[in-house]
Amino acid sequence: MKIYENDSNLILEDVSDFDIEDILECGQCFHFLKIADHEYHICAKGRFLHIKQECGSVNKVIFYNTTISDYEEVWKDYFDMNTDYRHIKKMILSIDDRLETAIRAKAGIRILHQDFFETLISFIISQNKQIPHIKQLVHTLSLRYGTRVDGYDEYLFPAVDKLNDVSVDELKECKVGFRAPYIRDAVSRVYNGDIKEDELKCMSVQDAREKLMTIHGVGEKVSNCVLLFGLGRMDVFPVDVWMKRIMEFMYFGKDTKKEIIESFACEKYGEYAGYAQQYLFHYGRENGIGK
DNA sequence: ATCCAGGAGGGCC
DNA sequence: GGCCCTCATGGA
Repeated sequence: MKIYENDSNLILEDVSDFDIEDILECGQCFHFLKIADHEYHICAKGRFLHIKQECGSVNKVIFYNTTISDYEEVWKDYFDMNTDYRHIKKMILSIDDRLETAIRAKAGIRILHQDFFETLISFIISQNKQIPHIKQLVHTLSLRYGTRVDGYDEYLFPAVDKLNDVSVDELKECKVGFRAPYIRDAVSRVYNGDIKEDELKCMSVQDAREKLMTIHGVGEKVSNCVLLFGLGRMDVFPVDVWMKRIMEFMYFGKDTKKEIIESFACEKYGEYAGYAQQYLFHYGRENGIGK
């Protein structure tokens, strides 16, 4: 991979296992806007990024108004560029080569290392909602309580202390519905230090999950998404309605409890469970498996 | 119109 | 522990 600055932009060339559309549209994040094919505005980690990919003979990714040090400090980790996805794919296929179709179809997926707090709130919102609605609500919260991006009509996700000033009634005005008290509890617990990102990162996965589930409105599935997308725990396997259908189709052939599916997948895929889950989720959803 | 969505809480047994 | 109902909102 080549990396260089050009006219205040940052360019990556010969990027392997990277497709900005696969990465953003696979359901792991909700705070982005599609400008054109393979061109997006992303709000993440308290920053804004205008990014474009040109999939010609050279796989070229343009980070607009970005320096190498911005990349090293923020985006390199965000896009999980320290992980060798060729190796990840090889290991998953050695466990079950039936994932080859899914991996080939979505070869450019990467698991984003997202901001913990935004991930927590976003996946509390996600319950019993479709992805476009989740994006809409994250946008509403950001528009009302977040910081405007200089020069763009985009708003960063609000910081903890900002959301801590927002009441349940005000949250309901944002149309989050019955999730308003859930969000309120999550914000309070993070704000008062009862829920600490650093502490969760030092805990075992089981302990961290139990701690997260003490938040009102955070159950098995939401906590697993927070662990995977917001805390970098790749050995978890969130099971939602889609993954349930996909896994039943692939492995069980009958109605099976989510807990059974989750423990089965974690044992089968081990440290690669989170990656396997994302390939399967994106591929299965686009192909309507089980519907 | 009726059903369902990247679920979880609460009541009941 | 398991089962069933409910929760607010919007799109198909």
